[in-house]
Amino acid sequence: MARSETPTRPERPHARRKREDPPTPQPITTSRKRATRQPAAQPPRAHARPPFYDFAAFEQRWSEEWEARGLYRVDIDHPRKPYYNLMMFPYPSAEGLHVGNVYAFVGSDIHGRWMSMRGYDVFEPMGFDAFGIHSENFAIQRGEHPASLTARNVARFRETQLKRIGNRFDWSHEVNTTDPGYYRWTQWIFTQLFRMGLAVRKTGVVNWCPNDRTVLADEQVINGHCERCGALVERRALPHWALRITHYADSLLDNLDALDWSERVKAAQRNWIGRSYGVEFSLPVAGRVELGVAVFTTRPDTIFGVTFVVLAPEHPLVDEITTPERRGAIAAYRTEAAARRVARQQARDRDVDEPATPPTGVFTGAYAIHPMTGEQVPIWVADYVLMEYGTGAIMAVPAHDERDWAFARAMGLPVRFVVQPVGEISAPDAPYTGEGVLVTSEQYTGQGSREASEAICVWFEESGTGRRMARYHLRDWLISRQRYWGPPVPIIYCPEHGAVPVPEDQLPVRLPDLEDYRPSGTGGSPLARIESFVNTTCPVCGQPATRDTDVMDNFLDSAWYFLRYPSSDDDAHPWNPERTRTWLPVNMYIGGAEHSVLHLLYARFITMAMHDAGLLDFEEPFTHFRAHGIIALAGKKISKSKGNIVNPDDYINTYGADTLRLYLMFMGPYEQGGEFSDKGVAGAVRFLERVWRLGERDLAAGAPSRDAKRALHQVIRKVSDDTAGLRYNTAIADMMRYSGELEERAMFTREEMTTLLRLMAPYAPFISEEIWHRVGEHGSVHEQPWPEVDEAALRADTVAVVAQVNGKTRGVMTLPTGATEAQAFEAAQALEAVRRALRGQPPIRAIYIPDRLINLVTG
RNA sequence: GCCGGCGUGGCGGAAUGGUAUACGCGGCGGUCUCAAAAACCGCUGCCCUCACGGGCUUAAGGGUUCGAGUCCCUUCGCCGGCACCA
Repeated sequence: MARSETPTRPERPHARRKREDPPTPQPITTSRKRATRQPAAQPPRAHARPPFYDFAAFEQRWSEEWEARGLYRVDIDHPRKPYYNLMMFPYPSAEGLHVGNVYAFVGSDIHGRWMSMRGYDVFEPMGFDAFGIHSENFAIQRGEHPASLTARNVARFRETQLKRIGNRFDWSHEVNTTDPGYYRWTQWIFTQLFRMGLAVRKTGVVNWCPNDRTVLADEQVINGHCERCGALVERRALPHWALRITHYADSLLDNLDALDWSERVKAAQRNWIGRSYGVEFSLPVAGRVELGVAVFTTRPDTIFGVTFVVLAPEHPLVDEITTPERRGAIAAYRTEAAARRVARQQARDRDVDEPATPPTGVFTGAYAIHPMTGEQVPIWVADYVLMEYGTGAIMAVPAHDERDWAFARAMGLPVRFVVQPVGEISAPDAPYTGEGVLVTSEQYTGQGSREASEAICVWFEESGTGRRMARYHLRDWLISRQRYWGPPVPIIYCPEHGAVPVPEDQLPVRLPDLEDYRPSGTGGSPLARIESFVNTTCPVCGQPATRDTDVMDNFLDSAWYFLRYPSSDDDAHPWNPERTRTWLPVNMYIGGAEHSVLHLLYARFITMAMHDAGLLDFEEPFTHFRAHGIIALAGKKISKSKGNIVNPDDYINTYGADTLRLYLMFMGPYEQGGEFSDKGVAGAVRFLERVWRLGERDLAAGAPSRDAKRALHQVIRKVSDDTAGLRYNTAIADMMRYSGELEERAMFTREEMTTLLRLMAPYAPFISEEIWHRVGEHGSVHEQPWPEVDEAALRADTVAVVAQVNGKTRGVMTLPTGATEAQAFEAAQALEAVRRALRGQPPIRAIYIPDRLINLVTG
């Protein structure tokens, strides 16, 4: 949302996990890539001629008329058939809405308009994700306060851009995350999470962005870089608040199966949550039985192949077990490993393929006792084991793991094969990482990998020395930000009562109006400098206390905004229970795939937590989600840093909003995106002009002819199906084709004209309405029912049947509908081309698909 | 390496296992014009042929089928997600 790349964030079109895009060219950027200075934007490149009709006049007129009539305002309390059509609200940047936003919003609006014509009360709200570091940094650069800057950007977005693109927004439910009436509830949600034990105070190593001078969540670090500015993230120990999203790891993963979401987004979430099942157990340290090395493995079947144990360099046990004579070597290695970690990250930044460096490590001098064999195996320290994953230590099985193999080879450690591939001899000079049959594994010898894994897990459980468990890639969501432009963390620290949430009746904790709101860079936030803010009293005992001085991650703002829209005017609840029952969960959510593991994951988490708090009666906020595609220009993603921004205003001014809508949707499949070429705009102009001219012709009264009616219902069928499936490009293609067909006729009826206008209404709302009235119709075209397909009208007397010989098409015949095989056979053989292809050979077989084709096979 | 998706004219892209290249852009030719633009009409995958006609073509190779862009296998390439994940 705020952070969105394609749809809402100009500087990084998509690919949130890819560092390729240089950071926004802000002066304070310390980024690793040259901030390619580009001309701000390319001039409007008007290759096509503007339409001949006066779009500016009627687009303005209809906007006003619709607003005056409240055409898009739903009856929020008493809808007959509620349908919540949601799109990702934008972050109001200084650059303005860009064409990627318009692409996202128009595609979603077509869906909403279509559902509305099908009789639903469609709620299509819009709002602004206006808190965040981006606004704050821009404000710093301009020397202006973020509040005034944000207010101006919001006004520009709403009045000069969003209101002109032709969407059926219900502005009476606008939300703005910087409004105290909104962030009051963001803070309230935090206090609920605190009471549930889902918001916890931690001190530990965190991701620190030196450029933005704040900590970041795991999801906001892309290959070691700040998701926002691209600076290399450092590791620092800082106290912070974390939301325990990991508590919901299983639900977040398992619920995905039942959600109707774009597959690529579900796949990304599965990868990110990254669950793996295994067993965790402890290996006692020889001679120090009070100590144990906890390890996690997904392959218990390889346990008899353990020949050594490895600890991560930062592992706390290292100091305890290292023998005195090994201490020097270990200390040196730890220093070296830390340096290598940084160097490796920098190599990745330069997109240099890391040379396959030989593994490194040092022996601790200590030994661990194998829990099943009692054998002693050496304990090493090596940096191929990561402190961040699992227990920070591993049981090494060089025979059956690539990395352990490489390490054993380099260090001269023994290798013991205990799993054999079925039906073949394993190569003795390479690890075998697949499953197979166990050998030299005591009582498990002869069992298959699966069976043995299960039995070994049971052994651990029964002996009380280990337990089955799942490990996840997902980490808790760190939400403290040492910045200014966000909702303050609603916590008060009392010497006696510790961290106390601010009581509900004292919310919001208002963000004070600061003159100097720049981040300090010391790990403290700007709010810490304001004594009147910091000093307060404990809500429990009334004694002097201090406030938390951080603000919350602005992804928390957007993690619940969809709950607020229907209740935006309710001051007593974050979401009105009655309205929430009526409108939620969201029926259709359309947005960018770059939010797969950011906004979309956070929103699911908050919804689950509020469900567990008894505050919502559903677990999943979005039953249907569709990821739209990306717009490219000359083969490159549209991105501010590439200097190829396309400004939608220019196109709306020159060609009208309908033309831009049509063109954008015609570029390619909506879920795939496409190539923006403003030469292509001419096609949209010509199409709309053609329909305009059709509207100026004399319309015949009465019903269309049978053939005309069939053609009409064919286009209804095609446009209906394609609109339903978000295949807007092919729906438009068929309307273009049909309008050309009408144009060639000497005469067509009112029914045909008005039906075409109804089909076009979701796509080109202004011109459809204008022509609707010009041909003398009443009411709004947008209040008309969507045309129904008349199946009977689709049936024809004759049909084109293809004649093939041995699978090759040799001709086309016109046959009566439902012709028999004998008729088709005879007709096919009468064709000159068929006779030639048969070369006098009689067909030995015929495949007949009625009304489709006949294939004569000579054998 | 694992996971998700994709590969079709000069370009964006169409095709429930059944006439591949719809629709649009661009290009070429024509009409109109003193001329140009716009508009309108026609042609436009590749090869052979004056023509009639024929052959080939959906990244490459194989398979299933009467028939494959579509289904299956192998390989290559592109986009996206994850990644010393134990």
